[in-house]
Amino acid sequence: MQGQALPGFRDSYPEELAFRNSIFATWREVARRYGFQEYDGPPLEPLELYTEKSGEEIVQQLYAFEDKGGRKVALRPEMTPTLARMVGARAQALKKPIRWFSIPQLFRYERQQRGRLREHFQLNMDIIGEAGPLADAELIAATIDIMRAFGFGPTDVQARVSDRRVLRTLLLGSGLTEAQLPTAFEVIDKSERVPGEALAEILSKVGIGQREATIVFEVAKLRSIETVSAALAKVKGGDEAGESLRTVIAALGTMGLSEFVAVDLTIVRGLAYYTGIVFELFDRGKELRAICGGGRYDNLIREIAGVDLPCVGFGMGDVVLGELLAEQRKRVEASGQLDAFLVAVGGEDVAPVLQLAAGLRDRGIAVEYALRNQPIRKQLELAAARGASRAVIIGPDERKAKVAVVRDLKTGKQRKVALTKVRKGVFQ
RNA sequence: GUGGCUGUAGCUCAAUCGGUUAGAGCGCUGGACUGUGGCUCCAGAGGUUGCGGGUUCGAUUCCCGUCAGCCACCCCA
Repeated sequence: MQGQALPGFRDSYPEELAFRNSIFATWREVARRYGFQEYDGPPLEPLELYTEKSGEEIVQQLYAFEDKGGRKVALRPEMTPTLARMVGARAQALKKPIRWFSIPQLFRYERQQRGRLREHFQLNMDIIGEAGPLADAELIAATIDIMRAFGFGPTDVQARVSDRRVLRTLLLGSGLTEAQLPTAFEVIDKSERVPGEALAEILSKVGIGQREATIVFEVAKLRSIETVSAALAKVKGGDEAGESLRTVIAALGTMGLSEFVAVDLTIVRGLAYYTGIVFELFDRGKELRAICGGGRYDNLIREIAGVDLPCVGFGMGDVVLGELLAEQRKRVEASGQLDAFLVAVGGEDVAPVLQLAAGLRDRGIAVEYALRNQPIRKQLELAAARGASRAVIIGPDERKAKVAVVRDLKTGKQRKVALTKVRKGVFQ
């Protein structure tokens, strides 16, 4: 075997591409329902676009190199900085709130494993220019509606919602210092996967004592808006900090999506630029990685483009989603697109078939025919394998009678149809 | 980037203790079937056993390296 795609990159055979396209089609359909407009940007960007604002996490795994002009460039690992630049450049002219979506191919240089390649496609939906929590709720609702459009219900997937402001306020209120916050975030993020002892050790290393550590673990266990609110009520500025989260949860409830939504403060998200609500969507079995993740990033556009615009957005990749769809056997069949397969009985029927094919194709009808002389049975076999809905058979008898035999390949029923009708694409 | 496990036909897998020409099912091609597909039967094509080296009379099998995949870290789109 020679010649393989690079590690973490995929060759997409027709069946797989049809599957991916069906995912894209659903994404676009739901985005349309929510009033979003599609945009795109370059797959290759200046390295600085990522090194400055996205945080170390992303920079470590950039696909970066120098181009022939000596410019330091990187394949885009995420779409948000590009979006921030584009919006920033026309910030004055665009009517707010801006609702844009894109389906970029993104790249990261990291060791691949299941659900995680070096390249993937990701739906990005962002609302820009609206600081109110209904924008956050709108996007969380969109992620849920996308999953519903794929046939998933509340027993299949769940959105877990948190707010960094809530986490901050609770932790600072419990006596942690600003400097200890990143470590506390890290521990909360890992609290479901890493044993408590190891976590306690991490905390003690940055000087977080027994009492504060206990509070950190308690915060990580909060799982409802009521318990979060109760905890917030005990600290300074707590009510105010929890307002967004309360509004988001209430709005999603009003939309009838409560079953899909849970408050979960262990959702932290790695990217440095998130400032408020953050959320992720998981399969209920938690077998796979997050299906989608996003949040509010109110400062990014100012930092990149110097324009003050609050934003909230999410990304949903095609890899984990695709695995979930395949696992649930909801894979869309790659059905043949052929309207008709033309069958020439003998060699002298080939010319009429070519003529008919050309005419039908001019009318936008998808047809195929055998490219060499073959027995009828072979031709019908090919027609069936192609998923053609019908075969149009032309032989000496048919030509004499100025008809064609139209055979329904699903039922096996066939009838004679006048050639004048068949030429117009009328098969019955 | 670190560690563990695994690599045999397009796919799923088999091959005794290290033994001769590496097999099967599915798929693909052709035939039985000369104007009617799906079923059945027959045949064929398809392999550097991931790659390179070592041990051995002999390696798919044992050893080393390397590459790739999976898993766990790291980290998370």
